[in-house]
Amino acid sequence: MIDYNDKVTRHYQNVSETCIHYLSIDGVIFGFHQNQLNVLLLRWKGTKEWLLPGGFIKKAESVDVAARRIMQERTGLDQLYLQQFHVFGEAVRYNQAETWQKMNLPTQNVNWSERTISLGYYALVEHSKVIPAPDFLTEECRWWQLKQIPGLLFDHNHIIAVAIESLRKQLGDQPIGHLLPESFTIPELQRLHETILGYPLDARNFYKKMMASGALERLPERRAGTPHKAPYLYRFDPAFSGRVADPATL
Amino acid sequence: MIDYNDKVTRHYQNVSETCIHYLSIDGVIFGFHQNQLNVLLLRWKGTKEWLLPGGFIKKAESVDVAARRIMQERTGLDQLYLQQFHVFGEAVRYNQAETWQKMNLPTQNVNWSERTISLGYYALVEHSKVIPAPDFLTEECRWWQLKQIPGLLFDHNHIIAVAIESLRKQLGDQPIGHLLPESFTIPELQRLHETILGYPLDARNFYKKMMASGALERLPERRAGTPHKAPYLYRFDPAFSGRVADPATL
DNA sequence: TATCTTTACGTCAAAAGTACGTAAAGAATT
DNA sequence: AATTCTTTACGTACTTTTGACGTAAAGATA
Repeated sequence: MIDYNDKVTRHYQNVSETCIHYLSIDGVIFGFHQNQLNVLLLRWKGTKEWLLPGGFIKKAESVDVAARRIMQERTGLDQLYLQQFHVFGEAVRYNQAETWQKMNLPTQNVNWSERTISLGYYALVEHSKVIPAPDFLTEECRWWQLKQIPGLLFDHNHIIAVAIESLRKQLGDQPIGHLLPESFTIPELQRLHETILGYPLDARNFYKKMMASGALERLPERRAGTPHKAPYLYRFDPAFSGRVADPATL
Repeated sequence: MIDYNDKVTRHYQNVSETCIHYLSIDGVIFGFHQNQLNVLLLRWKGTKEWLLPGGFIKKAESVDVAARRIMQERTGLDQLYLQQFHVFGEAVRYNQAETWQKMNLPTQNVNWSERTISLGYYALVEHSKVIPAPDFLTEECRWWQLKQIPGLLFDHNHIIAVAIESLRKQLGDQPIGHLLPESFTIPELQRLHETILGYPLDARNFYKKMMASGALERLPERRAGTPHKAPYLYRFDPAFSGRVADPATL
């Protein structure tokens, strides 16, 4: 444990030299699996405490690039849809003493700033393509169903809550295919929308609206192996960069 | 000039000790006057160069509090509507050498970080209530009509452009009375919306929609001294915290 | 007094949203 | 093999919202 603390201390010393102080990035990586929104979480080494993937911005690094780097490392994806959604800049965001204790960190060893301003990013990724990878300070990385997420370190539960709010808001503004595979069925897309919005939608109206949006392109194949009538596969029309109609009104 | 540079250097040294490095706040303070959007700008001492009000975050200060402090100092207002709208975090945001030169700053004297991440806030204020006040490093502070804003220092023209985009987006989500006096007429509110949106609206439909929103309360008085039929005065119903209908569809 | 502009409403048709109907496809059951 | 069940894919009809435009009253000006 002393050895580990030493490693942590050295790591933070390195970060302290190469990265910007007082500022961090926290990433809410959303996946969609079995009709549930999932978030990728990490377990802090030697503890049962979970937290969001995050990291620091190198002194000469673009903030967006840093966010992408951090998210890429945890997911193994080279392409991901990223959205900056909030700056968490309160002077006191969480109980530090309590947090260091939960993390098994001796307070005096943490050579880092007293408070941190966090830039909140969320990523929308294809669940099945992610290869969760813990980082230097964590020993487990896995998906958590949104509704089963435990009490997290720092203010990360709050950050997730704000991320979801932002995601809901953006559902109306942008095509939201990033959480699904390249090709998908309309009912699958409907489940995704329902899950994000938190209430059921009428299948007939959803279908109509998606068709009317002009954003979807029907593929010749149908989804095989379904228990009932095989649904057609669709994909977002790459040529379509406009907006998908607001699904909150479906 | 040497004395002035010395003062600047000392100021930056002080900031460097008390504030967070690499991070700044830039404020786009919007006012509405004579049917034009205005932005409050500062002129850098000893130059003809203009820039946005801005500042740094104290080490133990909430980011929102810092933004409010900075905006309050320039406007003399104790209450202002603030909205964080974007983080400008590119590694290279502007030509530094060129900028220092424009600002008459000897490069070697500027004891500050190599790059700055800027948190963009905009404020919506009542134009007539603002008492523009330059800060320590500037010698003039005044409103500029949006369309007449000159080339600014740093990437501040870009920041203003992004602020307006955000303002337009938010026009649909929130009652936007903050730029008008407490009481105003419907046509005055329409001019404001038209100015922000950049296109004319139909007065009949605008009236209908504003009434339908339920956000406005008609006062018993009418605006006196108008050249034609005296319009009623309204104010935003304080009890109404909901949304004003999307004026982009008017 | 007539005219002109502006306000404060109103009307109506088109578009969008919403509730619900139903035939065809495909599997499971009788 | 026929029936039943669920799901998809598309349709119909009603309601609400939007958007184009009409107009009388108020108040200044000609």
